[in-house]
Amino acid sequence: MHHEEATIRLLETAEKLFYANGVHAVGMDAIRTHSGVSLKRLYQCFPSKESLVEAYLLRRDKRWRGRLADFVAAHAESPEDAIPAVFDWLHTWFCEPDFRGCAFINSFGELGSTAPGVAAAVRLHKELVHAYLLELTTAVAVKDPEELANQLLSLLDGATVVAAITGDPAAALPSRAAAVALLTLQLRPA
Amino acid sequence: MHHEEATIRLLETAEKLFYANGVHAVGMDAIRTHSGVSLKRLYQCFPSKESLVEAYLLRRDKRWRGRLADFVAAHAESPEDAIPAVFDWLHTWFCEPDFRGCAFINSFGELGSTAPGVAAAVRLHKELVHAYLLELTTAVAVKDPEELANQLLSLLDGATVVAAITGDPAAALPSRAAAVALLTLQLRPA
DNA sequence: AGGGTGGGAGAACGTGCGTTCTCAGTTCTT
DNA sequence: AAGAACTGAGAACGCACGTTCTCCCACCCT
Repeated sequence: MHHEEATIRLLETAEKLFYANGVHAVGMDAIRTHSGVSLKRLYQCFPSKESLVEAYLLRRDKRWRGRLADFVAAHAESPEDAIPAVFDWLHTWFCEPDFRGCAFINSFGELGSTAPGVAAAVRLHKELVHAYLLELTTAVAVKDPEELANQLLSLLDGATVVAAITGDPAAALPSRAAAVALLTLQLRPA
Repeated sequence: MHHEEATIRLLETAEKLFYANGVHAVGMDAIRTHSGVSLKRLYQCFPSKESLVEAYLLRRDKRWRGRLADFVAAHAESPEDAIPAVFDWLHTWFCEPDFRGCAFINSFGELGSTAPGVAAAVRLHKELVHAYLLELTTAVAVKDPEELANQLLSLLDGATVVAAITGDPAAALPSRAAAVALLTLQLRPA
């Protein structure tokens, strides 16, 4: 098995186990067992657990934002449609059987105060999501794209948290309605 | 030292340390050292760490909701004022130097998948906050108090998460504006 | 072909932590 | 006043986990 293939299998295993169970509930032995990569190779690819966690978060960030952007691009016919489409995608995400909330919020709560690299990865992810939302709000003629993007980010994170805790994917719906209301309010001020 | 005094000191110490550092970063020895309560008595009061964590969460829930409700009652002159007051209180909370996000969201990310009692305490807290917000939205003549309460809950949790991750208390402001906009929209539909 | 290099499996090590035990000292009871 | 029960301080135990080491096997180069 090559170094690169081992790295990929480790990252896939890490994402599955860390996301499903939390970081500190998953030992390096579990990563080894589920990935089929030996411990020696594991530590060649990632010199510590923390570095594996950081790599897992960076990879998940790319994939998560990619899935969101792809869905929105495929389902939104106009810039105005893009914003509700974000929350439609949230809803489909919440409905996935292994949904367990936002990996970044969970990791931040678990490790944010002890692992600076993890905290930085979480901040980076939220900044990139914010930048994406700002793209969407800038594409429509609203008065204050920055404020609307901030509001959408809060709605997005809030819906994710509520859905994770209650276990109810319908938590996306009120946030979607709120997003649409805030958007139309900025488009056609009362 | 009496049993009750020990319990109180343990809970105060647990709240301070668990909230600041996360649960699994704080050992029972740290609780003992900072509280001045012996390990023997500690285990008389709380038979396990998990029970201490649950008691900490239940106590924090009562205090947190109490502080919120007191602030709102003191600062809102009309039912319409209550909803923005919720977010004003959020802002003052975010500005506290030891603010580190929502204890319940953090604990859920850390322990939700392994400690059912913790997950239940978190769910209970969110239900009670939701019930409080529903009280507020029912007190004003809106079309759909339930949906507005759900939206406020998402905005509240979202703002808390964003403030914790970015470290910027100003995350409360866009959510406050969004809450006001959604409220007025339901009061005077366009 | 054969010695050396690298890899896999898993044992071993050190540490940290939850929990319990030991052992004096102290207080309460009669 | 004397014995019993309780208490605090901290050692001890068991376990889990991150990390490293050992051993043996397979492959590679000349």
